Amino acid sequence: MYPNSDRVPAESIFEKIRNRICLLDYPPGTILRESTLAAEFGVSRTPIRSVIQQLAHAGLVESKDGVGTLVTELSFSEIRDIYCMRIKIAECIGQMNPQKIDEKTKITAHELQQRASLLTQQFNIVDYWLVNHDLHNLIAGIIGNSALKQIWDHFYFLVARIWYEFARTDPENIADTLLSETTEVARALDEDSAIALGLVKSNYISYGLARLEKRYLELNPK
Amino acid sequence: MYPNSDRVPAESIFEKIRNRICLLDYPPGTILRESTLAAEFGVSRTPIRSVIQQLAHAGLVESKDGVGTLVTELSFSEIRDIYCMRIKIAECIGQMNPQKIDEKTKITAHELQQRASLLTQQFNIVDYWLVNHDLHNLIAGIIGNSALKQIWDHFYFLVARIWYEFARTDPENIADTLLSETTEVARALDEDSAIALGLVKSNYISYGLARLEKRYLELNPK
DNA sequence: TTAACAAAAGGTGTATACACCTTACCCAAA
DNA sequence: TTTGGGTAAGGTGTATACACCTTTTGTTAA
Repeated sequence: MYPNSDRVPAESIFEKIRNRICLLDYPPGTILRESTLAAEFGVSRTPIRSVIQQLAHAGLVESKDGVGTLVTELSFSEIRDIYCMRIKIAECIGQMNPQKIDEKTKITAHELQQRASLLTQQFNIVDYWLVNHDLHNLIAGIIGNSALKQIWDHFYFLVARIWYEFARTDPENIADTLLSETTEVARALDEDSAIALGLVKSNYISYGLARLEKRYLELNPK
Repeated sequence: MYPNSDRVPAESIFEKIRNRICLLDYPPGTILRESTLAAEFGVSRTPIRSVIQQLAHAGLVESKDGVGTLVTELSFSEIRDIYCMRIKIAECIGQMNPQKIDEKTKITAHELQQRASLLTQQFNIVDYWLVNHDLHNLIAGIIGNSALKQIWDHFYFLVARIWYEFARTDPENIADTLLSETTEVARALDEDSAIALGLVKSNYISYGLARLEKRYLELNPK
């Protein structure tokens, strides 16, 4: 905030903690302590509280007076709700005044495809996260509707950590799916079709939901 | 937050200030001062800053260091983006696992219809707001998908103030439209059709967008 | 007369002390 | 032994003093 000082910007702290939650360094149920975080980042509790409020608004944590700040645990019901919305929202990407698809975007998409290909040969959870994240940003860059972009980001970060949990149990399957997805995304972009891009995304989100439902039923047999 | 004390709850302050923004007591461009608000509500700047952060997340204000907190001014482009999304989102209401429509809801809908009818005879801007607000809450209560409900609320409060501006220039037209809308909402509910409800809302949001576009072109002739 | 710079006023951002709440532990009584 | 209450420890919520930034205004030099 003050570029002439040595302070760690609040925004940077926000992203770091958000990444930790998404990467399950702070798994659901973890209690975050303002004083601890303040000490770690070399600031007072005040900016940390500000960051925690942002995280709370993003639905990633929940503060309880006298207790602490808990990393939220999404119920399957909530996850399904979010996924249903994401499926719908993804369809909107191509319909809502998308940005022009430039050459640089296409090149990036093919790079992502290659990176995904490497992951199928040797899986690495951090790289998996990075590819997923870059893919998200790539698509977010195509979105022309500012309101759509906002909720696209919002829901992405809200459920991003679920993949992580999944990646640990079934890495090969996850890597293969990511390769397919990046391949189809690259194809849609090569065809200059934002409509196709949205449908591809919608499609793969629904695959994700199906997989989550399957696993949920396995873990919670009636 | 502390029920045993006399403090004004932060949530209450948030809603009060949000209402002032929606009701144009704080028109776009207004500069809010933390100290002033703190004095008014009898609290320190700290909880006020918390409320302002919430408002900033809601897209209603924007803080600038060394200057103040400005009430945001939505560009027509942003408004159009939000309306396009709301049209799509409204369609989802009936599709996404809606709540069962109970008798109480139907009764409330008919009460809203009557209140809207009174407004066509004698327009009153505050009552207009209240009917609109209650209508919004009524519909939000039908929504079964938690994620959908969140963004439904979010976008509603983000653009609610636009109606206010409109109501001042063309009250009769606005009141007639509200009566039509409440009538059709009541009908959809009587038929126990959440699908119809969503389509009615979607329809009236698109009317709203058309009206906004018309006025924008009048004010900004090319 | 005008332009540029400096200083002061008043804002938000941050650090810190304190108030209140929750939890856990300990001790006493049944 | 068990159960109840009281107390202490440690958390978040709040109040307040201070640091830094922006804006405005006044003064000085060209």
